[in-house]
Amino acid sequence: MRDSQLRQEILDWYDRFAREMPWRIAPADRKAGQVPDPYRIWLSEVMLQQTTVAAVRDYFHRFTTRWPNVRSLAAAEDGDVMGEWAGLGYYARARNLLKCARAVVEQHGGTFPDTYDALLTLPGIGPYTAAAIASIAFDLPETVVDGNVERVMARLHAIETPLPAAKPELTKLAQALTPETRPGDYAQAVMDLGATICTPKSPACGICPWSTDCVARAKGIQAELPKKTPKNPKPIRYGVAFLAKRYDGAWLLERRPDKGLLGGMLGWPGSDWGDVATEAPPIAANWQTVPAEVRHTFTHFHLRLALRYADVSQDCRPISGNFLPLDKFRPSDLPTVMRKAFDLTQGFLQED
DNA sequence: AACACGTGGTC
DNA sequence: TGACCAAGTGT
Repeated sequence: MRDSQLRQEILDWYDRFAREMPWRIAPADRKAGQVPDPYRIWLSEVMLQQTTVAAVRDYFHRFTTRWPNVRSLAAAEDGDVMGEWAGLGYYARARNLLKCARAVVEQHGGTFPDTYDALLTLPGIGPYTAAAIASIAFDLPETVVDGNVERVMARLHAIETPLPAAKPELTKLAQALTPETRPGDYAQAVMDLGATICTPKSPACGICPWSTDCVARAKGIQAELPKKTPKNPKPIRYGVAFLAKRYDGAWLLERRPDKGLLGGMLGWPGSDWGDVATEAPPIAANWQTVPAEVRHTFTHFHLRLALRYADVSQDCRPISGNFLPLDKFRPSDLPTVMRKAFDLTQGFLQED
């Protein structure tokens, strides 16, 4: 049976080479009866959505130190969780993380549900994450299909249909290979293979446990798969941000609305971002132009953000935002684009 | 169904 | 150096 041979090959490879991760107990180190903590699996899987392992590590450690279980996270302040997530991106994940933690506490007694379908109903848990938690935390034979699995399946079977159209076919192929035994290790093994050997560019076929099974490699087209439909070019948008510092060191910041870009995060008041930047100061002051602009690229546009700075000596009410006292302001609570604005402004102030 | 949604690393 | 890419989800 070819499928069982494939499973054997990749699980052997995983048993020998699985890397230690903060959220993972590798098979070699797993003691009898030891089971994964669904909270840690869930948290790591949400952080890993569209995000590299290297970027996640420190965030995972900070989150689990500060909130060691789902009950403590559910009880956290929104702003604290958003601040701890700052810099990791895709901030809807953090908002849904809190919603999910609170749903687990309020609707499931503080215990994660242990079926794919029940997991899928929770905020921020889609088909991938539901399958990952079900297989890794609960040892259920569900099929994870992420970017790695898509790439590995496309090459193994030489599927030349471009993504995303090929997704249903690749999902079927992945399902056909999912084993009844050790489904969690198998899921992680395929993803690890994609992340470390069957990489997007110049895959390391020479050390791949599936090299002799791989149809794309036999055809010599492995590096060209999976094919993808080309993406649209990113437009350039322009904006102005206003950084005001009060006499006592407090900075004028605003909490962005929950929907849309950087939703729920702290940010500097400013104009909308569009084809042209409009001056829209949040408080009457003697605004200075910071002689540097933030350049930042989001998923679907480039941003050029002009910066204005003002000392605010009088205690007048801002039109938008609130002064955040110095002892409550951590620059690390800012999303990266806002952090860049802060750093450039600080540099400008220190030159004077 | 296509688009919105972040960021940092890589070549 | 700019485009591509990463363990996707919500709308």
